[in-house]
Amino acid sequence: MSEDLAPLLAARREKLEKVRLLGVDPYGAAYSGTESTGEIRGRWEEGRRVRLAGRIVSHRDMGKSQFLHLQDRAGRLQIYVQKPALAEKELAVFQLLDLGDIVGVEGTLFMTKAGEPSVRVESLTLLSKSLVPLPDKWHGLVDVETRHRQRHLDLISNEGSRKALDLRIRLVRYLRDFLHAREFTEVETPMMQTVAGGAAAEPFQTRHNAMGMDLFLRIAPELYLKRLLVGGMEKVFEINRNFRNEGISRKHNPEFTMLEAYWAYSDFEGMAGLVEEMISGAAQELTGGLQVQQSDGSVIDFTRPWPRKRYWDAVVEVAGADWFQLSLEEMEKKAKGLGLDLEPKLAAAEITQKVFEKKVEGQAVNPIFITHLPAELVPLAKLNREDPTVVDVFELLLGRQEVSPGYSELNDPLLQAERFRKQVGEHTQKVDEDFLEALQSGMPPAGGMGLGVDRLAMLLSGSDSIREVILFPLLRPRETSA
RNA sequence: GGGUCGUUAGCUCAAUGGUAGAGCUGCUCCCUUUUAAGGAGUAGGUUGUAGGUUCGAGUCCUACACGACCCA
Repeated sequence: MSEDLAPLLAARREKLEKVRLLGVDPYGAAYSGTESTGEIRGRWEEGRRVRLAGRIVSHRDMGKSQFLHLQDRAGRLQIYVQKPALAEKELAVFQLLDLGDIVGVEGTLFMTKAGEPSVRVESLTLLSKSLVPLPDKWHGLVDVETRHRQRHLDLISNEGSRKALDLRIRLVRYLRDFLHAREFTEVETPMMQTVAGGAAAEPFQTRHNAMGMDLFLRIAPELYLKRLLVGGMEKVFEINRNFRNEGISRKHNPEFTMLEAYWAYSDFEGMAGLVEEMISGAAQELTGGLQVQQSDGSVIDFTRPWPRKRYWDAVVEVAGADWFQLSLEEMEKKAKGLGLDLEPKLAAAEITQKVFEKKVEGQAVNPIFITHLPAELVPLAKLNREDPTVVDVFELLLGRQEVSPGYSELNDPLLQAERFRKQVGEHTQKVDEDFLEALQSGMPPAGGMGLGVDRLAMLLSGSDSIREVILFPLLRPRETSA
């Protein structure tokens, strides 16, 4: 069997067998009473006795003196092994160690001549034998495809990857803490829905065999969260996965994490304040400052207050004061002049939206709330009282992307039913009749917000792709050579 | 969906159409405070897959797979 393996792999299999022949289990048992490398550095005391466990990530062989770095969740720490100091069997095991193996050691703290905090090892236990070599010790794992397919190797060898993913994990926790501190209740609503509502997007379909029923993975939790408002819950939120059966890109993964929060008796302006406080707080908390460097060299400044600007004002600023007086043909000509590539037969509102996406959203590095979007774009929001052609909503632009929408939620059940049927655009929402029925029982006026958690994690970590902040992004399976 | 680019040793990378190489890793040695340790030696390849052009293909052509970037 081992003759089929590359020599590098065969060598490790041989060592594995030799460890077993010594009567040692190469996949050890619990190793308790350890401190992390971080805790050891934090409580440094020359001569103190410590136990730690971690992966061997470097090795400098000086003959009788051996220096290795162990890596654990907190970082790396050097261990120093004097071969003569080890018991006979431990020494035999030590000789069979490889980079990548996981060991536990016990010993005392000391400082080397070069000033590196180290552990003088007195006993060593093999906890797991690694059968494959580590990636390049200097360059790490570079190949993007391999980094995503074999995320474990990426995590072991690339500190930058660990940092971006760790920031994402801390962001999710920060968002939960922020909302809990303001007495929002976290709930879980269905991921499998009979009607995929709450957004305009293509859903994934699945099937329940026993019930003989087609189901959709949710594209948004919105319609369920609103039913909770009807039911009397006044401040609710959910952080969970949404699924959209659309293209994959730098900014899109088919499953992505969404925060949605609803606040009874508030409105879109109340939500904007909440979002502003939440996101600027996240930047401060997670990056230690309000200016965050992006991979394209730009810097996002999260300093408050964030400007608010009406959608039509933003469009007029980039498209000219007479934009909304133009004929359809003139709009098309002007849009092309602005560098847009238009499909034929777009409605005026759609051309305007294209201009907005390219010239406003595409330029917005620092946070800005665009408010009062055209009503036909947002069927789930309240119409503005003075101007019923627009709705009381904001869209937070940040890092040239839409990151967070917020609404004064539409709570008129009859108007909601009508608006569902008049929506423009390529995707039309399916009508969730159960939701409309629930609205008839009376939903309090409320503000709602959504936040693309992955996108915010991208921006806060300065990552150039959503895949850098998702532990296991979707990839096609590799061809198996069978 | 369209376009461009990429895929070479376990990892990181070389190689005018003319003998597939290097560093790290591995293996055998030397060295009791090293830091990408150092020194001596050595092994490691169906160049993504399948075809084609050619005296000769990692290199040129076609298709496919996977990925990256840009556009829709």
